[in-house]
Amino acid sequence: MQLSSRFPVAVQILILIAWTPDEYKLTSDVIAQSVNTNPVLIRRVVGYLKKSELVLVSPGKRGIKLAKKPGEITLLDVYQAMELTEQDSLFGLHPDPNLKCPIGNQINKVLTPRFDRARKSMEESLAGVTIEELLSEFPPFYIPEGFIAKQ
Amino acid sequence: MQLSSRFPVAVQILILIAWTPDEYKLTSDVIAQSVNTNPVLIRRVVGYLKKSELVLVSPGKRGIKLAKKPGEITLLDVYQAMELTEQDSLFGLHPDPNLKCPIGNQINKVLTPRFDRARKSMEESLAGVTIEELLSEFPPFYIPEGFIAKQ
DNA sequence: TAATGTGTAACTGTAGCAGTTACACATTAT
DNA sequence: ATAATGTGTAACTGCTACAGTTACACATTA
Repeated sequence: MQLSSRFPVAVQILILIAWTPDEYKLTSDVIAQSVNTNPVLIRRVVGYLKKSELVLVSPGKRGIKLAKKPGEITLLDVYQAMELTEQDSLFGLHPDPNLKCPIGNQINKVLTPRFDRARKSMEESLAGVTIEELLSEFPPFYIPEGFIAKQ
Repeated sequence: MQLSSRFPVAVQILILIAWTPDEYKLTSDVIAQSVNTNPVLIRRVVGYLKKSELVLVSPGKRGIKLAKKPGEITLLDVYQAMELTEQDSLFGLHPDPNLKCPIGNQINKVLTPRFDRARKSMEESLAGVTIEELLSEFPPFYIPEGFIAKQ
């Protein structure tokens, strides 16, 4: 099983915003072209990012901006902004083991701290990477095929 | 989104086998009662464990045994035995970004090593926990309600 | 007031999983 | 031998999450 592709899409969106000079205004249509998907899907992901206060965007107004500096946004921020459904779990637990069995009775209590540690290890790794760092691996801004609309 | 519950079920199965003395023979029916699910589901999970050479089981023969000592089986072994579908990925990548976009063009190449590092952090954490360690948190073996069939 | 863009609801199609039934096959007890 | 028991699988149902899409309300701007 694999985590949703919303996470990488969200990262790409943030990089795209950080990469594009302020005088250009990114719309969900333009971003959708870069991600190669639907503008509505972009708006959904941007909606999550907005809820986590990572981007600035408002209805009717063209242009999506970062709410923080690229160096202040980590992959963990983005990850957590996306994972609204899984409440801090990553690994599932078996919902209802047989409590009459000595093993089933305690299994979740025993597994939870181990699973939490594993999840935290992953999160710490993600927290060590910023959008700024990722951005540095891309070329400077230029307009490729005109799919960045100037305002 | 949440990873499959096969992982915690597999761990519970292994603990159950390690916990039960050798003179008792565990069947998928008995295990299913502990996990509170269906024997077929147990056999499916056991099938994955068998493929990864963590358990010994053969058609017609009653009894499921560990293929290694409890101290030699880590949560990572179990995790990897379950995650057959996600080939080493954990996080998905966007399948086809727009290659004409300077960002979409390199996004997967830039993200992959970061995602891999995060996954490895998690895996190293899982690798530090053995079935033996988990077993030590449970009481010694006893027959609770007769759902362990003596042979 | 028309054009443009955001924000959402609703729907379709797809994929993976839990759970179940059914049955082939191997082993063991009688 | 043969019946009983258990493993190994295929096939099916129902559920859930997601990507993708259409449609439309609403805000902003020219």
